[in-house]
Amino acid sequence: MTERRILVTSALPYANGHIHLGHLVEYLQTDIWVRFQKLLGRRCVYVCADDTHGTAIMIRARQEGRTEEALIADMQAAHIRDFAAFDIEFDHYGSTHSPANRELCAIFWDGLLKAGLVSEREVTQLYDPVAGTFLADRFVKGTCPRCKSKDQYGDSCEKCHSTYAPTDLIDPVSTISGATPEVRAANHLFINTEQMRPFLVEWTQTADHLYPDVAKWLDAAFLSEPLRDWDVSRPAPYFGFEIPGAPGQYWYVWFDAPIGYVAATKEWCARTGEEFADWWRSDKTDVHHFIGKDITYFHTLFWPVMLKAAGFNLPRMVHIHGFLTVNGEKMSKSKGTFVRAATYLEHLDPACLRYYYASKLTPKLDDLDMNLEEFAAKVNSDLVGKVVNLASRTARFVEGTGLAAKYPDDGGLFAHAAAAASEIAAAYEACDYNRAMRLVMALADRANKYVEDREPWNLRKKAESAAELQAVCTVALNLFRQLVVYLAPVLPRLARQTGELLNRPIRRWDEAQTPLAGTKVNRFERLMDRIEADRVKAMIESSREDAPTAPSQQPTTAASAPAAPAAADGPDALAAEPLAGTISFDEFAKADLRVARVVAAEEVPKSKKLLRLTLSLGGDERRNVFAGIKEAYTPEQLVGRLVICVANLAPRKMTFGMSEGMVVAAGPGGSEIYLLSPDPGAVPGQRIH
RNA sequence: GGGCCCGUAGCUCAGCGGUUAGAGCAGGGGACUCAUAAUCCCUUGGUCGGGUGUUCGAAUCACCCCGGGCCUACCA
Repeated sequence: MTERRILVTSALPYANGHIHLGHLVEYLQTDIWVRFQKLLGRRCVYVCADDTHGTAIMIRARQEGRTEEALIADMQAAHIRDFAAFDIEFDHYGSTHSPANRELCAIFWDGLLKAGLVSEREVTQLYDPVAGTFLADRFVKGTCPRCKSKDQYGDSCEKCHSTYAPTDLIDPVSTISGATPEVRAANHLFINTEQMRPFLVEWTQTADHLYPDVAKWLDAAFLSEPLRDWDVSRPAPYFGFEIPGAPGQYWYVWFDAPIGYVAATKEWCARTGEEFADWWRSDKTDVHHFIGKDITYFHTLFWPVMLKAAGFNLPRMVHIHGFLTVNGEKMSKSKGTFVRAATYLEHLDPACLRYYYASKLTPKLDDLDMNLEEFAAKVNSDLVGKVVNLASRTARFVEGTGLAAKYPDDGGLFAHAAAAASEIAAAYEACDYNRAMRLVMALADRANKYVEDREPWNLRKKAESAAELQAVCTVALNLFRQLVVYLAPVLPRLARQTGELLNRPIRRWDEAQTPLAGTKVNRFERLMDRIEADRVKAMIESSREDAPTAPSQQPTTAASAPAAPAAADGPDALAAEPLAGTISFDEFAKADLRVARVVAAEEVPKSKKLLRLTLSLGGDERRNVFAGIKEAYTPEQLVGRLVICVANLAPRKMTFGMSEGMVVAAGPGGSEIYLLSPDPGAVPGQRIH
């Protein structure tokens, strides 16, 4: 009988950014699971890679004046460094920009073609000649072809609820540049997922490949209606792989990214002499993906279709975790809670984060909250106060004598803890690390009580108690070692140090079943340090310094803002939203921007993003404007202040009423929105030139 | 507005149809002094978000409401 193989992946980090504490939830969750499997002696391989393609990488490389290859090589090196520092141990770490991935993309593509799932359609699309790009439906507006309502989006009319193609619009206008779009034909390649519906329904809904919540969500959100074709091509220029047989067309980054899992495996096989087919084309292999809930869609619909069509193993299980919040809120650059892995390492021990995350992780999609006070308290009390303390308070007493030759009577303590192994293992297996940690800590409590009751510190005072002292310490250190075996997936360094202390390396899970006796005990060295609150504070402070923007809650004036060195401004904002095409002065002058005062502001009750503003342009001129800034500003913050308003924008009917202009602001959206305002002296009604 | 998830002690969470609802930390009292002010014992603290049902029995199931998160739409 052939042993089962387990292949594990974490989602591929994008080569456009550094690893931060949010990423680490996933890589630590996965690494712990893999280490657990390996500790059990199972055949388990963990692969990952950098996700390197796409427009963002291309733009950024251009801005930095170097090749994409140079950019992604640097970023990959940084990622590998960060992962290694956190003891995240991949069997192989590749890149989607690799020969292996290109080759596998072609194999997948071939499979999709043969399955009849690919269609090439010459789509006529609106093209913005000024911005130099094709326009998605929502970036075009015009007059509804049915009911002739003005200012309707390219896909459907809000007035008569009819749907149509953007090319059907009368008098279309690009919402990006205001230019009149041209109709251009472009070749697009699509994957028809609707054809695979019976397979998808069966795969997502029947076997236990997914958490029930996820299966339910997919059913309600996508499978309840016809699945739309997935557009998997992008026209040049694009950083990626050109599609064979389709010159000028490149695979969309989300097409080649998951194939990176397979490519990384293939590279690992080449390196180790393994047979590739054993790992991706074998019913003896279980593939486990670990991902965040944001990319569920890709991994549970598109990816299974691709694998099925190309004849590769389908995932045995997709493990999905929630997001990280810090102190109950989304990570925030301005609050210093957006902490890079490298920044954490400057201040704190990676083992602390490994344990803390483990103590919070469950197999649910719930978000994980990192409460910074709790972080320090939990690590200090559990690891330092309970676990490490056991060795710290007894090892010194047996430095000279070593462990007793025969394991003494301990009243059943060791046997009790040994019996807990299966329950703890089941918790690890189910990704319920929270439960595993609680079980281990309960054992640690019993062990400390044992030491307390036997008072070794008194035994050492009397020569005739020497044997009993050695016996008590032998028990305590064995209980300690047992805990460390159970914690080894989470704390590999502690396991190694413990192996050195007791002269017996910890290599297997079942080492918790047999006590050590008669071994030498080395000089005790501090196994782990307490977390000082100051260190956590310092980490937050230096993360705050990395922040490129001021807090949105307290808009600062230019005068009071600290002078930021220009060199500290990163390229991310520009990369996220590339420069638009050149326009003439006349085109600019069409926009009538005015200074306006917010004279009233109120929340729009049924809307999550909108505030209703009344703007004064001076005199009696008033404008009613809906602005999508609710998450960044309260009405109270706005009333009385000056803003910049687009005064000649065509009025637009919205769900809640007519909007007669817009206020201008910077930022990516959500809570990161920064309204523009003039320097002191400007008055409402003045035009911006 | 539509969809999904969550709401249990001060904090972070377990329990998810059946005895007086639990843990860790924090708080209070005591013990000990080997240990990184660690450990051990005792202890305060909850109408399990609210309401209505189903049931012999509900934190646990159903429905409604309130609050939080995410996806989606409206962000001109």
